[in-house]
Amino acid sequence: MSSDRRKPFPFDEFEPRWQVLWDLEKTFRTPGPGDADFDASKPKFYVLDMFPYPSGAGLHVGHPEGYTATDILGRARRMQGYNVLHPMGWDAFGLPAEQYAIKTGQHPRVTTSANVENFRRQLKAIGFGYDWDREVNTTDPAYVRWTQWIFLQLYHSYFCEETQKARPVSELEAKGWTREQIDAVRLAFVQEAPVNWSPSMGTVLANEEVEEWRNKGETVERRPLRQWMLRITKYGQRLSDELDGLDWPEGIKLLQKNWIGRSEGAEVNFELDVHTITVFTTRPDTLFGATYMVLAPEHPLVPQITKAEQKAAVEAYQQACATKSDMERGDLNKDKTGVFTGAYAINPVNSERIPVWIADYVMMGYGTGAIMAVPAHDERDLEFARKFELPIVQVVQPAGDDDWRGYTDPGMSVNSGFLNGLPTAEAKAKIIDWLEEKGLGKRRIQFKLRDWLFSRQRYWGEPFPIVWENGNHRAIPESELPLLQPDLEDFKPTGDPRGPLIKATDWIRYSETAQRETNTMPQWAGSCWYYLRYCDPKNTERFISKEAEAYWLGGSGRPGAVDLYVGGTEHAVLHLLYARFWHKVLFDLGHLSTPEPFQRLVNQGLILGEDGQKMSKSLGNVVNPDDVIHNYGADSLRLYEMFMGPLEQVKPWSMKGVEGVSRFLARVWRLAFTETETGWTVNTKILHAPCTDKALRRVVHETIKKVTEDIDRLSFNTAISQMMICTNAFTSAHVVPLEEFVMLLLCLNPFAPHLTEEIHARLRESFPSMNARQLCQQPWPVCDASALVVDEISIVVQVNGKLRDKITVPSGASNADIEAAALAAPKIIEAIGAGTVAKVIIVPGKLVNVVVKPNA
RNA sequence: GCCGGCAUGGUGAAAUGGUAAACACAGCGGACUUAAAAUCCGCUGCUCCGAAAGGGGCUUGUGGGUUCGAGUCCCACUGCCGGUACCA
Repeated sequence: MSSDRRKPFPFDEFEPRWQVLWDLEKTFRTPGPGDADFDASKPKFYVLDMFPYPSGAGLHVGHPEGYTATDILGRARRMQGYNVLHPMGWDAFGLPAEQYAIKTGQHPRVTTSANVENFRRQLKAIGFGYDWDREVNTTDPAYVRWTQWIFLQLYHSYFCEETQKARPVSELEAKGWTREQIDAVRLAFVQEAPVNWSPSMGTVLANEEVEEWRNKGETVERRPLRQWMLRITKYGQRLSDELDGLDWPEGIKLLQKNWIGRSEGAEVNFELDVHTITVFTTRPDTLFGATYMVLAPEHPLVPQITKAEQKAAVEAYQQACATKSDMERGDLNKDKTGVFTGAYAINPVNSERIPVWIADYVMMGYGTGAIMAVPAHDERDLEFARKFELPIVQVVQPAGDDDWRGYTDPGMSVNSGFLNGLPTAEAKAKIIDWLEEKGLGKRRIQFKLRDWLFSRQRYWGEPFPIVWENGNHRAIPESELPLLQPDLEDFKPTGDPRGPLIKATDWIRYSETAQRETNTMPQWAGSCWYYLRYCDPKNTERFISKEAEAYWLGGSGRPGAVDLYVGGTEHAVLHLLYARFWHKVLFDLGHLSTPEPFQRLVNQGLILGEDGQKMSKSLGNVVNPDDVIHNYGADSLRLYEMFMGPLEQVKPWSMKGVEGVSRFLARVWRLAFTETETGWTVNTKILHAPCTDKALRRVVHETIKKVTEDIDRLSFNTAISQMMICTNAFTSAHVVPLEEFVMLLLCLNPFAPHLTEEIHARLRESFPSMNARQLCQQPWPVCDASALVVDEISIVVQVNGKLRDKITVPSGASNADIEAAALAAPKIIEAIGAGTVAKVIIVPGKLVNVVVKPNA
C-alpha cells in the first residue's frame, strides 16, 4: 500500500504511454485472409486463453498467470515470423450475472457491459498484445446469431450409426421418415426427463452444475420436466478415442475418459411372467452367479411386476427415494436399502428363479436401470446380499489364494456350466456369443456420459430459435436470426418451469397458432465456439469464412485447430468436452476441417494466497492486480507471475518475490540510464562498439539460446533466471556494448514489453543508427554458436561415483587425454590408493568416473 | 474406496541418468550515507575436525532395487493436494 514509495524506474509514466500507443497504432492487430496486409506465406500460430467470465469482482491474479504465459509465447512467435492469432473476449451470459442483476435490480446488460469495461481496462493495463479488433462478446447480437445458427445445425442433424458422423436430417426426410421418427434422432431434441430443478433459482441445471450451485447455498431437487437435450452420448466413442491424438496433460485426458466412462459388456434378458427385464453387465461371465436382480426404484416395470402383498412397501420405498436428493442418496452409501417386489425372474443360463428387488443403489440413468446381482463378485451386491440374506454363489476362482467372496478381478470360471475352466476374458466372449445365438442378449458398449441437458429457465441467455405449433417444435428461418430476448423490466424467476420469458406475451406470440420456445441456452453455448469466431469475428455471412477457417484452424495438418490453449483445470471436463462435441458436429457437417478444437492444452496452476491458502475474501488473502501494477508496474506483475515457478504448478503469492523481480527490472533500466538531477541520462557504460569481452558475449548468446528454448517449453521461470544471470554479467562488466544489450532487450521484450520498449526508444535518441521499429516488431535474436565456444572446460572427476577433483582441459581434448589428466590428478591418485582401476567412464565435456576395485 | 498429481535448503525453486541446491526471497557482514531507505560488494544446506587456511562426512518424504553413477528409472510404503464416487 506504500504508494508513495519512490519508483526504482518510472514505470508509472511510461507503461500507460506504451499501452496507449499499442492501442492507437494497433500494434498487435493480426491480419487474416481477406485483409490487404495479410501475408499468407507466414506460418500461423493460434494461441488461446480461456476467455473470462466478467464478474463484478474484476480480475484476480490467477487470470494474468495463463494470460501472461500465452502473451509471452505469442509475442515471441510474432518476432519469430509467425502470424500470431492471440485474441480475447468475454463469456458474458450466464447465471451469476443474472443472479447479481436480480439482487441489485439492474439489467444484466448494464452490469455485464460495466464489468466488461473494467476487465478490458485491467487487461490493457497489463500490456497484453491482444488483437482487440477481434474481441468477441457472447451476448453481442452479432455473436448470438451464430450461436443460434450452430444450434440449428444440431437441430437439423442426426447421428448416422453407419458412418459414426452427424448428417443432415433432410436425408431422412428424403427417405420418407415421419416427423416423429426424425424428432427422435435429432442431435438437439426434446425430452421429458427427470432433471435437476432448483426451486431457489427457478431453473434447471446440468448434472455437472448441481454441485457448484449447491455449494453456493442453492437448493436442487429431481423433477420430471420437458427439456432440450443435446445427443452428446452419440459422440462418446469418438470423444474418448480421439483424445489420443492431442497434446494434453495425461491426467486431463484420463479425467475426460473416465467422465465419458466407456465400458464394454452385454445386455442380458431375464424373463418373468409376461415381462422381460433387460440388464447391462460388464461381467456376463458371472451370469451363473446371479442370485437376484435389482431394479432402480423409478424403473417403469416396477408397478407392473410388483405383487399385491408387496405393493404398499414398494410404493413407500419409491416415495422415500423420490424425495431424497442426490446428496442424501450419496451420504447413505454405506447402508444399503431396498425392498422385494414379490416377483421372480428366470436366469437364462440355468433357469433358476431369482427374486427381483428394488434398491436405490441402482440408478435409472445408467445402463438399463436394472442389474443382475452377483454378490460373490461385486462388492455392492455382496453387501446387499448379506444385509438381506440372499444367496451367494461363487462363479470365479481367484488367481491367487484370495477369498472368492467379493473377488472382482479376473480369474477362472467355476460353477458355470459350459464356462467352467475358462479365464474371465474368454468366458465373457463365449457367453456373449451364446446369448446372441439364443437371442437372450447381445454385446453392448455403455457410456457413463449422459445426454447434455441444454435448456435453462432463465432470462440472460440465448433464446432457442424454435417455435411450437400444435404441440410440435420447428426451427425459425435463419433469416430471423439473431433472436434476442425481449427487453423485460422484470426478469426474476417466476417459479414457473417455463422460465421468466413467459412474461413477455408479445414476444412469445410468433403467429396466430405458433409460440416461441421460452427456455434459453446455458452459458456453455457461447463458450463452445468462441475460439472459432476469433478467426473471423466480423463476418456477417458465415460464422467463420472458409478462408479464415482453412488458414487459422486447418493449417497445421494436426487433428487440433488451436495450437495452444491455456486455462485452469476447472474446465477439464465440462467446457472442454462440450466444445469438442460441437466442433466434431461442425466438422462432420463440413464446416470445419479439423476433428478437434485444441491441439495442445496446458493447465496453469492455482495461485494461493501469501498464507498458502486458496485466495478468498473471507481469509482476506486476495491479491488485486491493480494494486501490484500501481506499486510495482505491469512488467513486474507479468514477470513475477512467470518467475514464481513452473506454469502448471500450484504456488503461493509473495509480495517479496514481486519486489525481487522489480529490482531485476530496475537493474536492467540502470544498465541503460543513470539518474541525475534532471532525470535519467544514458549510462556512460553503454558503448556503440563491437564487443571485445568474450565472456560477456558468451553469456549473451547463452541467454538467447536458453530463453528461446525455454519459451518453447513454456518454462518461463528458468528463462527469467537466465536473463538475470545475463543482466548481472552486464552489471559487473566495465562496458555494455550496445548491440549485445539490445539482444538482451529483445529476449526480455515478450516478458517485460513496456520497460524494454522504453529503454530501446530512449537509447535511440542517443544512438540514431538503431533499428527504428519497436522491439516487438523486430526479428527474434539468433544465437551465434561460435560465441558459445570456450577454450578450456572444467571436468569433474569421480572415483566410484564420488566427486574427488576437478580438472581443466582444452575444449578439444580427446577422451584419452582427459583420462590421462584425470588419473594424473593428485587427489585422484590418493583416492584410488591401493585399489585397481577397473574401468574409466568418460562423459564428454562433463565428467570422468574412475571405477576402482579394492585389492583383496 | 477408486483414479490422477506432488514431495529438494529458513522460503519460491533449478537440475537431457553425470558437480544437488542455478536464479531469486529472507538472513548475516561490508561499502556509500550525519542517519535511514535505495544501491553496490561478499557470505549463506546440515554436520564434524581445525586458531586459520583448509579438509572430511552427510543430504532431494521412508525402505529396497537397477546402474560405473539415481532428485531423476523400477518396486513397496508414508504424507499432502486435486478429481470422482453405489456407473453394474
